[in-house]
Amino acid sequence: MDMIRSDVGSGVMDAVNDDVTAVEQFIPVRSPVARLGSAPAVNRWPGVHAFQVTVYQRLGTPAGRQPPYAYSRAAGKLYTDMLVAVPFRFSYTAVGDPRRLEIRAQPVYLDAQHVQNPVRRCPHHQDAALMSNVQSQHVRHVLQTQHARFRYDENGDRCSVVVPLEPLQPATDHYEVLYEFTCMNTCVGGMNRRRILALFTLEECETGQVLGRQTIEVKVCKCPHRDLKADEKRLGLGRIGDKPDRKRRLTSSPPASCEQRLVVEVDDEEMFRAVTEVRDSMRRYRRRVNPQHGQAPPPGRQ
Amino acid sequence: MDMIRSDVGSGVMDAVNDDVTAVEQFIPVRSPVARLGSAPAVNRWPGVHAFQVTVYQRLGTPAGRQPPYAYSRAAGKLYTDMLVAVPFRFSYTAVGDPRRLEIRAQPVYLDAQHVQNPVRRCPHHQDAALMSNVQSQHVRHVLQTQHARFRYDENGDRCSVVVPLEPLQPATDHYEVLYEFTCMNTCVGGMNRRRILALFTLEECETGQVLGRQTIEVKVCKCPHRDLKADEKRLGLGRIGDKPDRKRRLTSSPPASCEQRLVVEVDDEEMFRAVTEVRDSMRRYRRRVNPQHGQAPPPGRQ
DNA sequence: CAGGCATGCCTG
DNA sequence: CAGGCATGCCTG
Ligand SMILES: [Zn+2]
Ligand SMILES: [Zn+2]
Repeated sequence: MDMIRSDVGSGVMDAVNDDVTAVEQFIPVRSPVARLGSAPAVNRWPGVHAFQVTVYQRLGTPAGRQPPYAYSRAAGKLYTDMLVAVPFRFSYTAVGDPRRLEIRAQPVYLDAQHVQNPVRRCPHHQDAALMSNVQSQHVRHVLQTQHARFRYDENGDRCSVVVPLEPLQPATDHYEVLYEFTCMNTCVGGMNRRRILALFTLEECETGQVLGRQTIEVKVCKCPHRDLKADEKRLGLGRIGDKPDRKRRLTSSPPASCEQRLVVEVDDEEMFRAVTEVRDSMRRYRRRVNPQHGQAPPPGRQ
Repeated sequence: MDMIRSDVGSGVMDAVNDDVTAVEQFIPVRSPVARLGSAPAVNRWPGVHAFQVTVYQRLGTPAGRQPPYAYSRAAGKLYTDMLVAVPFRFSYTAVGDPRRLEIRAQPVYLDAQHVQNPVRRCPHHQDAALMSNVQSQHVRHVLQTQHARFRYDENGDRCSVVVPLEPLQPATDHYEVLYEFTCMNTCVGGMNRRRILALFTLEECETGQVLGRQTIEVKVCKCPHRDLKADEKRLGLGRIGDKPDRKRRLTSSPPASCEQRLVVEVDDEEMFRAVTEVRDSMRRYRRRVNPQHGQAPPPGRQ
């Protein structure tokens, strides 16, 4: 018999903090790696080109069935199943030659204590993608695009994907790009139930200078419509800017209730969009910087 | 800009059947790998040495708190959290010099349609174990031991761990070995909610001949006591040896009730395996291409 | 697709 | 540790 002797046993062998990725687990707090993974700015900022983004909500599909994603305009939050092509629509003004600009998209953790960690794909879905003989180029990317032209970036572990701006199609006021998410928010060893933002930056190709920045919270889950409704319910008739009163955990943007509200009158759709965008942006920002206003730190429910 | 052109997009890129491991997913039905993963016998058989196994249930711990595992003798089912050292107790008679025998332990899928797949550790916990600088020897093993002497085997992907028999301690009638499980039954990309058995074989060191065989069903979960109670409740006042009769899903393996079923007669074990492989493969294929086909074997609750 | 369960994990 | 929620997924 060729046994191994051991007085220690293997008890301690892999006690792991399941709050985080196996990788994150072993990055010393102030190591160079941690520095690499510094947090990108996420404040919304239309900039001189009035850069905006929203999710296009397809009305009923042919078969009358709901699309596998749902968007809450009030909360600025997308709910989608994974591997679903979701149409994002960008708007911008006065860009001159659009070809000098591009849009970078990347997932970012929403909560302050995770925002400095790059959003990594979970080991299971990486494996699955690798096995499925497809190009292994994007395997590590949680946020991918189905756009015709694209470029995947991996700055350290901070993955992003870039698409070029194009001249708008005639008679359109937006530029549509399909993105899909390749992990669930719940993926163990990946996002691990942490909330994320999709961060979009309008950048100058040559210099990389950021000319505008927008975000949309994303929840990648199996029942987008259920979860959207659940969030709305949870938020009850929450007052504007009020904190969600979850008994457990969770954030989400409180939709406005209709009585006793301060309102801003707008003139048309476009204006409505712009205004709500700003409002929602502010709401989110507040929730982020003000602990009172929402979530607590680590994982938790979303 | 260094964009890539693609008319295809990445939509199909990693559509994956989440029913199974990424690895299992891409094993051609009749590949050598699939053959390697043939199913071990699991029928209980005390043999000439009256080989038996049970789980020792420690009474209340010092602090009066429950141990992180629970054992249902009636169901022959262990409920345990992962990474918990569970005391298994073996009994046997008339072995002569015990040093000529050893006990092999391995996890095996309980359900017929998975039994031929080796139980693999999930990618997340493999990663976690690798990162935690510990010996990488056991990283792939779901079933590990804390016994002083041990030997890890990887026959293809069929992992097992062997401990030598020893002379019984004076005044004892059992041989206690601590085992621990390093993945949850729910681990995605691993057991993936499939039920497992811990299979113990009493073997002759020299020849490898099996002299006895016992099994205990194991559920590795976060709330062993809750889940044990839930099973008992589900079973009503369950008969001995009965397994949980869930209203939802769970076992599958239709016991040979040959009434009104189309059956394919086969001649032997090997043929049985080959045929079920093909059938299951077809079921999976149909579910993939035809969402209607919700039914069929795979995971299920336990 | 709605209803509902199983189960990891968060809250007291 | 008990209570209970969130969420993937199974059943009609
Ligand atoms: Zn994933
Ligand atoms: Zn695992």
